[in-house]
Amino acid sequence: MKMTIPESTIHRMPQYIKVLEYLDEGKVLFVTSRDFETHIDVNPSIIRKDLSYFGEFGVRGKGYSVTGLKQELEKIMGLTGHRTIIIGAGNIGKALTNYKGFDNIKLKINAVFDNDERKIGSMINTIPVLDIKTMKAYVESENIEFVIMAVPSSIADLVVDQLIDSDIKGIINFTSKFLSVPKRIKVISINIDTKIMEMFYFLKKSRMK
Amino acid sequence: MKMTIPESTIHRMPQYIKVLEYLDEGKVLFVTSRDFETHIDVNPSIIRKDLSYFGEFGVRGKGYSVTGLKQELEKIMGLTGHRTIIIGAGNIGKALTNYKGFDNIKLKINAVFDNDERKIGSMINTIPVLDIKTMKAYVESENIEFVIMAVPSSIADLVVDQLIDSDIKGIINFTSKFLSVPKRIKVISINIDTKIMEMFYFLKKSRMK
DNA sequence: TCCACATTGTGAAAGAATTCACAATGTGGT
DNA sequence: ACCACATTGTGAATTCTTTCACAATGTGGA
Ligand SMILES: NC(=O)c1ccc[n+]([C@@H]2O[C@H](COP(=O)([O-])OP(=O)(O)OC[C@H]3O[C@@H](n4cnc5c(N)ncnc54)[C@H](O)[C@@H]3O)[C@@H](O)[C@H]2O)c1
Ligand SMILES: NC(=O)c1ccc[n+]([C@@H]2O[C@H](COP(=O)([O-])OP(=O)(O)OC[C@H]3O[C@@H](n4cnc5c(N)ncnc54)[C@H](O)[C@@H]3O)[C@@H](O)[C@H]2O)c1
Repeated sequence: MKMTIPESTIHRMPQYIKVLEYLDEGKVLFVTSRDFETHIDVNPSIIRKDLSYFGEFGVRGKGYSVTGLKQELEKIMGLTGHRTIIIGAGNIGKALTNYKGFDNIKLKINAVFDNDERKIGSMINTIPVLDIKTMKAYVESENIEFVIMAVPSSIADLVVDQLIDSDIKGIINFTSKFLSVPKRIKVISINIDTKIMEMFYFLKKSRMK
Repeated sequence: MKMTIPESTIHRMPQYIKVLEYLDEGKVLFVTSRDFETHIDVNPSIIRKDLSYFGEFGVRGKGYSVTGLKQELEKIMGLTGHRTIIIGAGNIGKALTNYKGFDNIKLKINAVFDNDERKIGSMINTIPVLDIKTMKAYVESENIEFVIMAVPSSIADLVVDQLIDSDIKGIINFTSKFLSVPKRIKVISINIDTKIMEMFYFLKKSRMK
């Protein structure tokens, strides 16, 4: 049990949590690795292998306790209540700020930052839009560990420079730029455009046959 | 050159296109596989291997023509002008509908569908919000190949049933549900929540050391 | 025209992830 | 208390992906 944990395992863990949440809502008490196949596109032995990196959570002959495993996985993934800020009060920034579902992953959006005079000082729901100039100080005083970046892609590097200067640990990146950052900062990119291009490729292939 | 193309290659192809667009804007004429390392997190030989699945596009000793390669890759990925509809005129649906950048990937959003009486009949920018009841007919008459689904996760299966009934080929899925569809339909999921949970894990790890 | 050089394209090697297959073990019915 | 059964946890086998390393080849300067 002293192996390094594969990247792909980390990608799947949150999906397992989602499935367990869903089953829990449906009052399901036990789940087997085979049952997961209905809810997620992975083979049962991959689930068992993934879990084995972290411990033994199952009961042989029976499966896994839904609430028990959910709690374990939440602990493993560090789902302990996080706060963040959003940079860019545009289309995506507003959509995220208005989103109610972040409660489920215990995420609180503290503030949104922008450089547009017309937006600064306003509120999105109950969340204030603040001046980007005050971001560094805010991040430090409020101990923000990671940010969500939703500014135009052309501005990405500019914002990243400011973030490198602060002691942020992570960036969720909605821009289509590759961010060059020191390795103490973890970048996770959500790239809608490239996902849609993948779809184009599959459409083309399906037309061909 | 008759091998099957790895999934991971398909994930990277759109990223190469993005880099080439960026270089092209900067009037760069030639690019080597090594140059890509500045803009994307992959090793040069992977780029060469990826491209080799589709043909030979480089000039030995020189590199790749930026505009030439861009055009080739756009052709390979089927970037030929697509139309789509968005299902759900909520936070994400509106953000996508308002997004100008889809021009770059030659994507046109034809219409948005919703079941909320207050939204049906209105416009988002120049794009009409139509009644979900008319979706199937619309998809067929307008020959829509894929849809973008941005309804509440609890409604996902309901909408999927209607889509299976139509002759849609693909779904870009923003809900957190795993969609069970016949294999003629390609599902590509963009799961913001699970990406953020991955970030939590890395934050936890970085706190530990 | 020739040659030193740079970089591609690609088999072969190395490394990583998935799947198999089964011993280990708890379950639940009798 | 026992046993037939189900399912876990995990080494070993397999498959998939990345990286290496170099022959092939076009470039550009002398
Ligand atoms: N909206 C989408 O559906 C969508 C789809 C794919 C990709 N994206 C990407 O997401 C990012 C955001 O897209 P969007 O549509 O929300 O953009 P947007 O233009 O609607 O919003 C950008 C916001 O950033 C603010 N901003 C600009 N410069 C700033 C600065 N220096 N400091 C702080 N704030 C600044 C602007 O005032 C604006 O409020 C872009 O990189 C885009 O490519 C968006
Ligand atoms: N907004 C975000 O930042 C965000 C983040 C992560 C995940 N998501 C996911 O994206 C999806 C959409 O989120 P959102 O925030 O845009 O939701 P939302 O509630 O703002 O919008 C959903 C829209 O769907 C419409 N709708 C409801 N039932 C419908 C039906 N039967 N047919 C047609 N339309 C129907 C609603 O009227 C509403 O306009 C959800 O699954 C959510 O979990 C959103």
